[in-house]
Parts: sequence; structure tokens; C-alpha cells
Amino acid sequence: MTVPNRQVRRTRARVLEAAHRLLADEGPDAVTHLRVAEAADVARATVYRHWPDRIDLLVDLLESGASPPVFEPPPGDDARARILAALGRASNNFDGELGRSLRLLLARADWDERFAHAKAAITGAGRAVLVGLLEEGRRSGDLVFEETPEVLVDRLLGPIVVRSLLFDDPVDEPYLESLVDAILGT
Amino acid sequence: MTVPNRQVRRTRARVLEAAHRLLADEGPDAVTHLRVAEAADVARATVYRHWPDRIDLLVDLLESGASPPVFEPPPGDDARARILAALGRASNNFDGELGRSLRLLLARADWDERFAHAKAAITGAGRAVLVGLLEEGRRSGDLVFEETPEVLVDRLLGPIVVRSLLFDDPVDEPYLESLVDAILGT
DNA sequence: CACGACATGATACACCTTGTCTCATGTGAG
DNA sequence: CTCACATGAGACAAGGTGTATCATGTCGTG
Repeated sequence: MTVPNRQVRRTRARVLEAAHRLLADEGPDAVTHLRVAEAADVARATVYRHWPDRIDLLVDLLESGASPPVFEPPPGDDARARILAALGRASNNFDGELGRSLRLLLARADWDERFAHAKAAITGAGRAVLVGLLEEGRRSGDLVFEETPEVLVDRLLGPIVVRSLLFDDPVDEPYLESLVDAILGT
Repeated sequence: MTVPNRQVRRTRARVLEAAHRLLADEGPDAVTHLRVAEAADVARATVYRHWPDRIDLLVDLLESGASPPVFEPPPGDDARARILAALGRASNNFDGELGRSLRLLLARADWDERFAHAKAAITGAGRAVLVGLLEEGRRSGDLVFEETPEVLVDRLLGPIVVRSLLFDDPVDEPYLESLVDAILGT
């Protein structure tokens, strides 16, 4: 991995930013070499040099946009509060632009290996964070449960996902609290 | 609504079937007027006559394929068994081709009104079936719960959705049983 | 600073897809 | 059988794709 030039970094950043706007405004079909180049005020050939395949550009876009803050391990004292904060962060990310990226990732992963990798990385990371919080709570004695942590993650994350990604209903703080209490028995 | 010709019906069926294969094999980007026409052995102009917009064809495809059996109200005696059967049917449908259609619908709904309608119709129907089963169980005395039925549907359906659509982990009968017992307290 | 390596802009090219049109031919309902 | 209408076949302009070339611009290094 050679570290890219300043010029290269600047160009990539400009292109990605333009592509990001295009994706957000007009959807994945609008992210073509031509339109991205025009929006970024960059030669079309330049876009081809960096991303010979349109799909690579889309994957880059989704990975850079959807990855970092989705399930960041939150600070806090007891396990319940930390889990609550993690779920709140997740639900905040699910609606809005990040939710759209996630849905796009889910759909494209069915037909394209590159999207599948990105999907696995992101969902895997999120799952790992929650599993970690649960195990930490069990070790510290804050939580007592019989099921595997993975099963509990399903039960905690699932309702939020269904509600925001499928039903387009809001998820607020009371909803999360009653969910956590019901699942974790706190 | 005029009832279409025999010729028209035949053509539409052939085109839809070819488009279906294309979607399943190569994904949504492959469903273009040209490729569908070639696969269906039909003139390209004919496809344009029936579906002037490529998106209409995709929506048609997803609605016809994804709608009917997703959450069919199952027969059975007690509420727990019926809900279990409904969830089992749903989880069977989530992986495989129907799951892909659902994910595609979710993603495209963010940028296209027509997909959004189809998504709302399908998810709404599914939710209604489960809510109905819960209310029926409450009336018959099989089930006792304090939350709204919608909240319980989130908790029942959510884990299954997350597990099959996000994590790509299998959902088997014991998983469903322990889920139902945990959520409904049976 | 000056040089050299390399990224970019500009342009050209052949090829493919799209959307629309026209007209001859085929098909089915009455 | 006949006529309305659906389809097939092909033409067409417009525009997107992918690749190549070369002059120009930008940066890192000596």
C-alpha cells in the first residue's frame, strides 16, 4: 500500500464528495463516471483512472460513509446504559442518509461480491460491538442471561431495524428503554 | 380497467418471465428493455409499449413476485402455533429469491416513489397479518400482553429479519420457538 | 531551485444503449 | 371473414461507455 499523493488525495476526495451528493440526491443510478466527473469538475478520464468500474466507486462511497459511526462503543457506567446508548446511536443512523446507504448495501450485496464484502464488514462490526457489550455486562455481573449473546443481539437490534428500515416508524427513547428492559429483564 | 387481449397477456407474461430470470441471475442493472426483449425473444419496441419506463417493469416484477405468500395467515389452533407458523413462513421467504426482492425493494424505495408504494403495501400487509394474529390471540385468551400489538410484531419479526437479511445466519425452528416464548411469555 | 516522475485535462474514437418513430405483418375478437 | 390492434423489424438521433493519446500541471526529491 503506497501512500497516495497529495494531488491524488485531493482528487479522490473531490470525486467522492460529488458522488456522495449524487447518490443522496438521485440514487445509485445517477452515480456514473460522466455525471460524477461533471459534478466534481474533473476530467472523465480521471474518474476512470481511479475507479475503472462504476461499482468500485459505489462501494467506496458506501464503505466510507456507512462504516464509522454506526455502532461506536459508547462510554457509560452500567451495561444497560451502554447498550441503550449503542442502540440509540444505531437507530439514529438507520434513518437518514446512513439508513439509505445500508439498504443499498443490503440489496447490492445479493448480486455483487464487492458489496457483499462491505456488508459483511459493517454488519459484522456492529454485531461484534453489541456482543462485546453484552459479554462485558455478564462478566461485571450487571447482566444475567442464558442465551448466547448473538441471540440477544438479534432481539435487541431486530425490532429497531424492522421498525426503521421496513415500517418507517420512529424509534424513540422510551421505545428503546422498554425494549431493553423486556429483552434483558432489567 | 380494460381486460387485456390474449396476445397482450401472452406477451406480458413472456416478458415478465424473462425479466424475472434476468433479475435473479444478474441483478437489477441487467433488467433493461434491450436485454429483456432479447431474453423474451420479443421486439424491443414491444417492451417499451408495455413499460415505457424501466422502473415500471422492475416494480411490476417485484410486486408480482414478492407479494403473495410472504405472510399468509396460516391455519392452526392456538395463537402460539399460528404465530409460529407465520414467522416460519416469513423466515423461509426471507432467504432465497424473495429475500433479494425484498432487499431490492427496500433500497429502491429510498429514491423512487413507485418502489416506495410497493414496499409500503408489502410490509404493511405483513405487519397487519401478525397484528391480527396477536389481537385474535388476546381476544381468545391464549395470549396476555400489555404492549401494543405493533410493538410485539417488532420484537417477533425483528430478530428474524436482522438474522436473515443482515447477518445471513440461519433461522431454524428451535430459534423461532425460543423467540416466541421469550417475547410472548408462553 | 530545478529536475523528473506522475497525475490531470482535453480530446478523439468506436461501440453500445436509449427512447422514439414508421410501416409492414401477424393475431384474435366479434 | 374482417377489421382493429398488437407485434416485428428497422431507422434514427442523442448520449453514455471504455480506451487511448498527448500536452499541461503538480508534487516530491536531490
